[in-house]
Amino acid sequence: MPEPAPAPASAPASAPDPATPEPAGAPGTPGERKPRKDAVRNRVAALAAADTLFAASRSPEDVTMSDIAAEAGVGKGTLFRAFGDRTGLIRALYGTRLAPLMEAVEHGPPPLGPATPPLERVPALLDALLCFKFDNRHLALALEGTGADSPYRTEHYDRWHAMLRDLLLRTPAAAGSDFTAHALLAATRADLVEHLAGEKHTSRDELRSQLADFTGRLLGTGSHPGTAPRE
Amino acid sequence: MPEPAPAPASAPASAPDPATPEPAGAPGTPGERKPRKDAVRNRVAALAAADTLFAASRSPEDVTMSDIAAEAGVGKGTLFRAFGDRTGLIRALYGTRLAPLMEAVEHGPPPLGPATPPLERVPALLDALLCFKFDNRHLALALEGTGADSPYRTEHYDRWHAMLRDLLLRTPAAAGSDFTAHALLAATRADLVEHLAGEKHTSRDELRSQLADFTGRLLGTGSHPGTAPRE
DNA sequence: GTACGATACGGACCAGCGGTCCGCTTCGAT
DNA sequence: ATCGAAGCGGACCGCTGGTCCGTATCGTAC
Repeated sequence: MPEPAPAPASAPASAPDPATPEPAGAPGTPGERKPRKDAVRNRVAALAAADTLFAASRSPEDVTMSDIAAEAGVGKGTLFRAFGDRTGLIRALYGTRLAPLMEAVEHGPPPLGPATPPLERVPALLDALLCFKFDNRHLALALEGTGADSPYRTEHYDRWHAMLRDLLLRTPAAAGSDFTAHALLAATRADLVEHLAGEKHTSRDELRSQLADFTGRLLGTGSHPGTAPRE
Repeated sequence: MPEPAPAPASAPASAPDPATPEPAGAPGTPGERKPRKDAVRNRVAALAAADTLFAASRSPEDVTMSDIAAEAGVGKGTLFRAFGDRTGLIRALYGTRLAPLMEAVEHGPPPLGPATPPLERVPALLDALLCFKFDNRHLALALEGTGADSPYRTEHYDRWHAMLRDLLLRTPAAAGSDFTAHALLAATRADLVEHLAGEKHTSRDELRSQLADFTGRLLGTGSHPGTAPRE
């Protein structure tokens, strides 16, 4: 079993990478003006501050925009200019953190990359996603708590869903792939992870093994009597 | 297949039943004082008003406490006196609506009642729950959107989870029942239902059949080749 | 029917949130 | 060195959930 994430747990990281300044377009698009240096610096500072505060807070809801602005050493207006609104900031932050995983999934080597056969890739993807959600609970929680049906309004969700659905279609149990994909993703919802990890003190590896067992049973894999991980 | 709910869809109901006045205790508890008549009346009015407004609103978030108070014809203070806070009101409302189903599940006849064998009861419970969430999306959405990991802080969730877990334990695929129960419940999350029903225009029966298929596959039931519902 | 304590009412009120605005500063191309 | 434009930041706004307390209503004892 691979180790998709060594468990950074909560590392705010001094500088969350230069972060593509959102409206950048492909290099060569002439209509795009490159953002000013201080704008980029502030943007990065804001993301780092937000990450820190979310990680430190008990609930994402009690991190206010003013808090973030203060922590980042910028004005509140700057935050809203850079990200539009609170949701925009959280999305940007989440996206930044998720980027490496997305890269590994879309262009990397097996078992996450596209070259992996479906029956192997589906569990790998879910495991990786679970690890990410576990290690970045504070962010995922913040993101999923932004609006009404917030999780499903994310661009990322559609990507994951489409990928899973397509993979499932190339699988013995292809019927109902669309819903199945949704259901599998629902099993990695941030608040569920938080509930199990935080409230009921389930360890990271227990969680992974349980999810693996679950997907295995769905796919027809994994139910090897004898190898079955104990409850 | 049973019809656990004929699809009231959104019926505010002129009077959502006398609603047990919360602090009632068993009749005979002497320390409990019975609430005043007007208090009960207002409580009912508030629940009805809230139901109406949530049903009418596009998102639960834009129904304010003042709105509810106005609709119910009472003062805002009364609302908070009766329910503590916004979450309390929503929980009370949700509980009221859910009560009949809970009754049918805990003391009713098969296929929902306790006399049903596990392999048959699990799908029945999930189907009933899905129907409830579908028909009361506005409420479920409001409830699940109240706090950080709100769905898991409900007393009802624990009941459902415990029931499902115990049933699964008496099933061939007993391993990991705890997580499996969580995962199955996650597949009926209100915002997922709303996403599929509202955004992607999935019909009630499609949803039911998809969920049934999903649980069937998990339980080893239902995968009868030939009977498999098409995608 | 009346009197009276307890209970509930209700809307003015408050603190704190996300979000806006605009005079002033800073950047960077010329 | 100059100057237009881009960015800054914190005072400010509307609105929300939640509190408070003088007043009206209930239910009981007589």
